[in-house]
Amino acid sequence: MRKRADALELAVLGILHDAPMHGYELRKQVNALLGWGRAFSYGTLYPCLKDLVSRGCLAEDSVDAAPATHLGGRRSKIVYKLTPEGKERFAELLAQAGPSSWDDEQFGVHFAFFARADAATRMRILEGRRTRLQERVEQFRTALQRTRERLDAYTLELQNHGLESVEREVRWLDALIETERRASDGTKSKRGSTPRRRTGSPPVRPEEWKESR
Amino acid sequence: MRKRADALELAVLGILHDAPMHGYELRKQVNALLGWGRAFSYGTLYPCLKDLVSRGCLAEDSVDAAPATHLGGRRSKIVYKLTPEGKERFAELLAQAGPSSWDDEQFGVHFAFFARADAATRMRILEGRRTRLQERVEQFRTALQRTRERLDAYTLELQNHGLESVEREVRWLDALIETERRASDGTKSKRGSTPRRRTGSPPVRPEEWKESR
DNA sequence: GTTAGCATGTAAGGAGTTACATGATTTT
DNA sequence: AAAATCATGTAACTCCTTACATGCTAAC
Repeated sequence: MRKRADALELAVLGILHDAPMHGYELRKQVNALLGWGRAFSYGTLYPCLKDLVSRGCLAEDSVDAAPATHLGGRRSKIVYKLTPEGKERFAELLAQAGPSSWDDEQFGVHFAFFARADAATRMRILEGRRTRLQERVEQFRTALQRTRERLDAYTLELQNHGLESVEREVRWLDALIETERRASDGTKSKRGSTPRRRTGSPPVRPEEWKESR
Repeated sequence: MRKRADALELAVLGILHDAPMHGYELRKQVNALLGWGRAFSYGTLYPCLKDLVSRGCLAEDSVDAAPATHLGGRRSKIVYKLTPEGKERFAELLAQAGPSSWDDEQFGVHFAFFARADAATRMRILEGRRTRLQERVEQFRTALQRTRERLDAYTLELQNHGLESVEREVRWLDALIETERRASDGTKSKRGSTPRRRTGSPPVRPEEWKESR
């Protein structure tokens, strides 16, 4: 329940962790973060914001440029900032590694804020996600095994492509898990545990893994 | 509008093209076909079936094992089969290559029934999809360009992975488009232009289709 | 004989988008 | 001064899932 809503809440809390912001800007940030997935509309975001305020997770800072123009609505920006309760809620949502966090969207948001989670949580989420995807691989495989003969070239191609995509995802997770493991080996009492950067990668790739947490 | 509903309709019509079937079985087939995406529930499927019947696209064949047990409901299997109108509707839905068919789900269903579409339609859908994905690549790139410095290692990794996934998808489409082009070159006046059936495929992947652009 | 899976349906409710209403500020 | 974009909000509506209601049939 509330899968998508939880994802939004976590995203909002996480983005506000860095800097106070108003709704309009927040929406863009959230949708950039979740870019690959679906975008949230104002009809979802604003009520969510109000709700978080009512629960004490956010505080509103009314920045009204013009100090109340005669009658009624003096609308202006409302800047939201995180309260201590909000930080707690964020940590709580981030650390929960239940079945729901293996889903595509939930995993995405969790991963985006990994730098603020502890090593144990990161590992739990990564491994849960891996298991989930492996199940998907298995399903694909058995489905293909059974129907291979009856499928035309296009359908077969589609299924194969789907299978390969998921397999690739699993390998990506394996690499991440490996990196995490290595990092935590390296830290006897040190805390950071920043994953080591992978080698060769031509495009966009950044030069160094910037410090996490 | 009706994105998901159209996808379901097309899938139902397409599957029923092969063989008559009842709802329960149909649902499994549809969800296997759309496997990678989300599953449809009965609450969606049965009303959709009724609707298709009311529009004359499907005909019901009541196969009642026991011929009416005393009072009220003699429930049994209802086998749905395609009517000529249904076939028309299917062809219509399949051939429409509007912006909606570039979406993930719509594209998936269209592609699954490519064998029954003509070469021109296939090309239109493939190219539209490619364009759509290329846009997504561009968005990812500019977003990364602007925010690269401010992102922590995990967020960066996520964005990069997302970008790479979409790029891979584009390359896949390029390969398909190339194959289509080659196939239609080969057919002077021949009609079908069905891509050559792939031969023995040990690890499921065919050798001939590898070529990329 | 009881559990599990087959099979069809519907009512209630949730989640989220669209479209609208409103107005400020910036750009052209 | 018009157009675009920033900015906040809400009501209506759509779509879909969940959960339930009902009963058959196969397996254990």
